[in-house]
Amino acid sequence: MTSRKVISFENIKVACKNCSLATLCLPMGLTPDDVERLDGIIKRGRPYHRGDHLYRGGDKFHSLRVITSGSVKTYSPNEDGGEQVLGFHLPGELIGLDAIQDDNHTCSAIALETTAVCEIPFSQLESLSCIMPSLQHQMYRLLSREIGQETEMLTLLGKKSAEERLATFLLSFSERFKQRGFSASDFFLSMSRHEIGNYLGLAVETVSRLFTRFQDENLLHVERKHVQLLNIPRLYDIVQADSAKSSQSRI
Amino acid sequence: MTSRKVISFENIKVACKNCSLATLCLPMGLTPDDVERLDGIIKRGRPYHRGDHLYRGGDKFHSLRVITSGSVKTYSPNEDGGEQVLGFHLPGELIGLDAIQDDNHTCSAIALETTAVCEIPFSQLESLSCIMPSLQHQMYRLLSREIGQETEMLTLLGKKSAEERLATFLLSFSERFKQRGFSASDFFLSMSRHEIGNYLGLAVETVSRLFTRFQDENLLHVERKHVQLLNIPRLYDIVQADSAKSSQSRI
DNA sequence: AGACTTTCTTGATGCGGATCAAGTCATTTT
DNA sequence: AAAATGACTTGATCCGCATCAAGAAAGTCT
Repeated sequence: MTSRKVISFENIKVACKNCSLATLCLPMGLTPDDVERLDGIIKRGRPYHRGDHLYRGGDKFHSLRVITSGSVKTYSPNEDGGEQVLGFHLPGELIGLDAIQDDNHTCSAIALETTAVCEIPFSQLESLSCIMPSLQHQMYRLLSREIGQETEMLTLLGKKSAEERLATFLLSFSERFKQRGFSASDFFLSMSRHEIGNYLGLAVETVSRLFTRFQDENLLHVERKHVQLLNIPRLYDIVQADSAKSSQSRI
Repeated sequence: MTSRKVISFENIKVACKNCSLATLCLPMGLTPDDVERLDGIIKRGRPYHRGDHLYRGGDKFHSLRVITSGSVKTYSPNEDGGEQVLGFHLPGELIGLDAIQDDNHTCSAIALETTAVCEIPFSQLESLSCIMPSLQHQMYRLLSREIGQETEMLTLLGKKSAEERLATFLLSFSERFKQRGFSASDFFLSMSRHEIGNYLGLAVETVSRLFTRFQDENLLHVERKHVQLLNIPRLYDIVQADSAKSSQSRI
């Protein structure tokens, strides 16, 4: 808020150029000078606690946000109080892209645990991207990547079996944790079974049964939120094999 | 291809400023001068015939395309020859946004009937958007809108019944035809039942049965590709009512 | 026109996963 | 520590839609 530059531990810590997430978020591919300018418009706020909303559907849109620690669930509330979980977001991931459209958030975002974010005021980002072609390019790529990811989700929800859905889900987390320097085979899921089910288009009970089944088959060990993948190749097989089976879609 | 400017009926006909689709595609919100410049980079090719590919997954990406007449199906081919239909696109709609990501098309696009398109070389569009903030803004909005639309599809595939899916599908076409100045209640669908089913995550037989059922209930009259909606409000009820029922997703 | 192919429809059957119901375990409250 | 609450699991049952099968209608080829 204040424009005076105060040297503090926090300011140093959160500068984009020192951020370990830079390769995942916007600064990717920018020159040091560019990063400096981008850094100038980014705001760091107080952390959110479990259950706090980062924004809600209908809120005025002003900033994109990059998760820097913790995790976030985005969901689209429908009329009746129900919801569709749209995604689970880890550090380095950008959320709010869907709100550019008409300056209002169309979905909601809620912290699944203690979570810190960088806020990027969109109008400033837009101005900056006008004078920084590489930033503009990066923005286009990010928006396009988001579209590609949702496309994969469409295939998952349209064609895949419950087993495949959960395997895909687990491998997605495995890969993303690995990218971030954590174990690909031993991690904690911050969301509930219910939220997983909602995301994957399955009932809670089905998710629970699948975890049990996967454990019985020695594919993983699970105890509440703690998951250890014991046979990652086999999980990839499940994702592949069943999608080969579902040739129902040949036209 | 040739750089000589030849005055021809075609050239006149297809200028952006005279295009009836301008309010649906990129020129929306641009000044006449801006439209002129945009017009300068747009290419119009020979029309595609039914079954022709506009591009295939894996093709090098160079241009976004706006449908100007006809209709196009986009789909994501999966390993085994099956496919997930991603969308059906009408005049004024922009396709190829998913390919910006890594300079390659991730999905394929095929003409469902005789179809004309404008090609917009992306690198030129990008340069232009650097010097035309309103174009840049429009691009961000379009990309964001695409994300929002896919989000709605996720809810459809994740939570809705077969009946709701088909009603949603029909109303989507009804609205889009209306926007384009055609009848909202009497139109031809250019895709097969199989393609509709694939898109909606349903078997062909289910789609066929639902058409029959809707007809029996006097919601519509259907004869092969020709659809007449007889009770649009009731179709909206179906979309709403069932989504109120499915409160399974409350967390 | 006749043969063939493809698309669509309709009926019969079966299965995957939802729903219902109850119990277990963990966490929070008092 | 006991009670209450919420998250997860497990079992029983049910239903929506996929699948299988066959026929009808439309489009294509010769």
